[in-house]
Amino acid sequence: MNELSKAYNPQETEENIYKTWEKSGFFNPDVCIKKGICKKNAKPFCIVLPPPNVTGTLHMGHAAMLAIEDVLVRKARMQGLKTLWIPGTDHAAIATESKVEAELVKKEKKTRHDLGRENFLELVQKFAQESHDTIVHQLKSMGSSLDWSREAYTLDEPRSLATRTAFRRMYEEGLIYRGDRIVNWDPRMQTTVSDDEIEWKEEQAPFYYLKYGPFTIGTSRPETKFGDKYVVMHPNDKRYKAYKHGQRIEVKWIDGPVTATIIKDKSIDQSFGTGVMTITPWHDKTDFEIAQRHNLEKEQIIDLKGKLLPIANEFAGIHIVKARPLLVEKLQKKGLLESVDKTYTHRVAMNSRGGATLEPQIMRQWFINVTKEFPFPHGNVKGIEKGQQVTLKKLMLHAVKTKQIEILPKRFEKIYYHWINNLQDWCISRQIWFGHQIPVYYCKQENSKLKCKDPIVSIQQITICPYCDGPIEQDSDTLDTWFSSGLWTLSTLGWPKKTGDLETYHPTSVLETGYDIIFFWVARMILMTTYLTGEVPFKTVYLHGMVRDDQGRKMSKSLGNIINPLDMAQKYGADATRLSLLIGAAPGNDLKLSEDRIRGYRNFMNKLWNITRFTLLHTQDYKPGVKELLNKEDKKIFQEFRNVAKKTTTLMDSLRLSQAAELLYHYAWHTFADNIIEESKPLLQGEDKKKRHSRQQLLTLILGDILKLLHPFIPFVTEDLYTKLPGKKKAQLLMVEKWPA
RNA sequence: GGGCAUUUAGCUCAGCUGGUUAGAGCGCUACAUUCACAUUGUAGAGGUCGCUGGUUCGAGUCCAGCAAUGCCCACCA
Repeated sequence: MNELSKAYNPQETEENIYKTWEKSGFFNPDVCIKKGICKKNAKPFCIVLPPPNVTGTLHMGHAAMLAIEDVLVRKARMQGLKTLWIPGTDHAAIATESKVEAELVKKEKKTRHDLGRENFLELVQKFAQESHDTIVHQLKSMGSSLDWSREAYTLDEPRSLATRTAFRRMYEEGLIYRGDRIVNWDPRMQTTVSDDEIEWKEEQAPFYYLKYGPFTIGTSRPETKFGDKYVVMHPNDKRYKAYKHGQRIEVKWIDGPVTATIIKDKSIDQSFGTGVMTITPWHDKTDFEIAQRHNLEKEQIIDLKGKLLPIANEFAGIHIVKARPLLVEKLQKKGLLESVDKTYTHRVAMNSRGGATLEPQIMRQWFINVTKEFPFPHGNVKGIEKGQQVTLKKLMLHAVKTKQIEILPKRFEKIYYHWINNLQDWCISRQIWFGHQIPVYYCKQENSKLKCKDPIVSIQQITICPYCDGPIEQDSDTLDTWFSSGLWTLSTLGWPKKTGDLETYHPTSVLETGYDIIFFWVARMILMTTYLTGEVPFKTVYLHGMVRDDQGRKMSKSLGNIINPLDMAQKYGADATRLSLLIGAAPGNDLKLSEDRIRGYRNFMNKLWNITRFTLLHTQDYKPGVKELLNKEDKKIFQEFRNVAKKTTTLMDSLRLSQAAELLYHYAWHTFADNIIEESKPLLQGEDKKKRHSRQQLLTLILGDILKLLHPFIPFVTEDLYTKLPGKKKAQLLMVEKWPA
């Protein structure tokens, strides 16, 4: 027998075990088929890894995700399914670019514009590569059984092809359009930011009541009011019954008299302030919508750097923050300031990446239209016929309502519906450099008779105009990172090419990710995939919670409460770290993690180690392979264990991984070790040979199966111990042993 | 302003479709230790299952209301 040291030492073995797994090739289902691990026509099981951003390193949330997915994948593999788990990383456009630029500013006092597009991108790519290498190392350290031969990156060529193809299809269907719309503009990073990337910050700001002709209007942003010439109130407001919609009145305003037009609109809250407001359509979303409804003029007041334009006269060129008090002073002098409410609080929109205050601007951007009707091009969807009029919104709702996709926990389905019902067109263009450049070209010739007066969308890179051979210019914007990650299940399997992988593994089995990106990512994947293929991207969505510190706070650098998964794996082993993230974690619920917990599970690894050690010590004269040595009493004990094994499988099948792990933990320690082994001691040392052999077989059988059942949760220690059991050959890897229940 | 979730032992949480004396892990207390394991074992203390009312033969479990906490959504100028 192999000599086992007294205590389990994960540092000595984990790295080598991972290498052995990798070398075996069994992470790749094709190899499994070739070597007879699973049948060629076995049922497929596929998960695509939510690609970590190449912005740095993995955190505990990633580790939780990896643990859960690896459990599902390893169990499926042992059950003989054709099992595939695809690794990959995400270029994370804005996040990565802003991180690199921030470093550039800090180190060299230069912005990306100082370097130029090409040089800057080179820098970003270098950073992304380094970050990628770190991440791959970390993924392996956690024991993730990913098929590295299929690794993908959202910005590599196959994924770029998918991105451009998707863009062109949607453009041709009229689902992607370019329009002048109000967007969230980040004056610092000089780019648009999607609604979902906004972080709202509560702020106390003076609220000014200004005299506007016969009305009093309230505003917290007087500096935007220079051009205001529409005054809006609710059509039912009795106080302003005397004024008619469209009526013009002369009012004294900031720089002299203006002609104001009365507008009646139902979006006005009669109980807020005075129930009257003037509007600034260029710099406010609500105002923009009112202006759209009534076809009003819009005028830009603030430039893209946050400075006032010439309309502000003596304030032109001054930044809005500085201009505000100066303007208030002027208003006061002119007698237009009635009062100030200093207790007023409102919410300010900030960019969640970078933290600058966002200023709405009207800009030409690319959008995906989610409410436009189009004939559905696929015939393979339950409940929607080919050619039937649908919208992207409808498709997204349909997939979940018809239970083609099941979301766990269920309460997120409601949240998902609510989000979709309020969904507006998705702005997909970004004015940054790192990302998929929009595959649209503009012909510089001014031949308006040819087709090239319109934007040219091309999947292939083109250098001259295909219609007139004239010079062209590619749209300088890049796509929102979620556009390409929305294609992830498809693009990782080879779409738009008709690959065998796509045929076999799509739709994927489970999508496992954090509930915080259900809108960013899960919804977008459903949108993209159902539109492009008529298939759902996955059948089950498993949403895990956030990993927090032991007080329930978010882990963050500034709080200094970060527990790093790699440190923990180094200190207590990857297995212990994994188990600490699996037990006590229900889908959708946050998990409080402390080092103590991990230490506790490390003790369990040691227990298993010593259970095996004991069994080996007492089975030296036992010859495995002889059937039916079990006596009546031992058969009963074995039967009880079989029930535990079955229950474990049932729990895992219904994705109650925490309960399954807990059950095994409890059985191994408090039933097998505390009772069965303790009771075995006299039998193993006793004179009765038959009883001894029966016990030896019982212990070997149960321990072998415990290791199998625990393997998905704690793959390293179980793999290590399994080959040491009586009758096991070294080459026989536990990771592809048959699931025992 | 809407919505969702949580509230069970000192701490972290199980308890699925209502059914015998409410469970686990950690922590705590006492004892044990040439035994596979001190990263251990044995024994033990500790809970009016947030509050109020209801349905039921029976409720931690279902219903209503309330409270606290957390989260999400929303264009209060």
